[in-house]
Amino acid sequence: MFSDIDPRSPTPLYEQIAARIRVAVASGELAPGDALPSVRALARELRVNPATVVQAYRDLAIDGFVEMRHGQGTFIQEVPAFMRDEERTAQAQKLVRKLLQDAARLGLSAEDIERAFQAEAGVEIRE
Amino acid sequence: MFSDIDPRSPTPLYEQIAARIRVAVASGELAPGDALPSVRALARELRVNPATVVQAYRDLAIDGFVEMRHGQGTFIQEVPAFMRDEERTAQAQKLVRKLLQDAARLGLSAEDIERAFQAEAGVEIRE
DNA sequence: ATCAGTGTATGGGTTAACTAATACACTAAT
DNA sequence: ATTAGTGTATTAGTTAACCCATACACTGAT
Repeated sequence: MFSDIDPRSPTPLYEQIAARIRVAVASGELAPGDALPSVRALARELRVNPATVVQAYRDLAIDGFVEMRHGQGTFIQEVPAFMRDEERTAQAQKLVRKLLQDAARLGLSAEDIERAFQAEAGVEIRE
Repeated sequence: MFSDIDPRSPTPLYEQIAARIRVAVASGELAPGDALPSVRALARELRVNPATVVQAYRDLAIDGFVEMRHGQGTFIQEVPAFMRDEERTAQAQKLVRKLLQDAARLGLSAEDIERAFQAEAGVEIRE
């Protein structure tokens, strides 16, 4: 599950770990209620400091993907807890607003962005 | 021209400066042969250290957008038309990639983003 | 109560990015 | 030669990110 974690990568370890778990949740590989490896167990497996795993888990907890229960473990959250439609819409809008703002600052048109979006979205992998 | 440079932005000052000029060149807002503000002049205008402007100008010089002439100034280079398009595309793609990355981080799909984009820009995305 | 498991909190070391400060060197006009 | 403009080079301070080390606190089974 965590075989591709690479300490030499420019992207931080904790981010790699979190990203891997996000994907696992999104793809259903991890179901709500499932327990993640304990902080120490995963740290040992990856030959990494426990605090690094904590940082990954905490990020996931902040975003609502998992819940950390003191003394018990870390568990995948129920989807409805963070996936309510209105919230998704609001968050998406926030991101897009920021994008358009940045684009405007650079003098890029909405059309430029649209093309880029098509190109990127086209690269997406279907399963 | 440099009114949107923001010291509090997470993206570095020199990068903001360079990005703004890249697009200005790509869009023809700045023509080949045009002189950029001198390192000191721009630094003063932006209330920034000259070395910061230098870093921006140097990046542009490395990529062939400008030429720095010792004792004379910094000037816009001739950039082939196709390169200009590529540059605009590259900048747009950079922004969109970041957007999609943030979206994935929150568990948002490309579809969520597409909807938000349509709502904001009134532009249709086709696949 | 104890123990072995879990997450939590705090502080420190290392490194890299960013920005600044200062002195240097070239150019062109006088 | 001087001067006022230009870019260049080197060094250093500041900040933030990243990862680690260590001690703390909770939970559930014994």
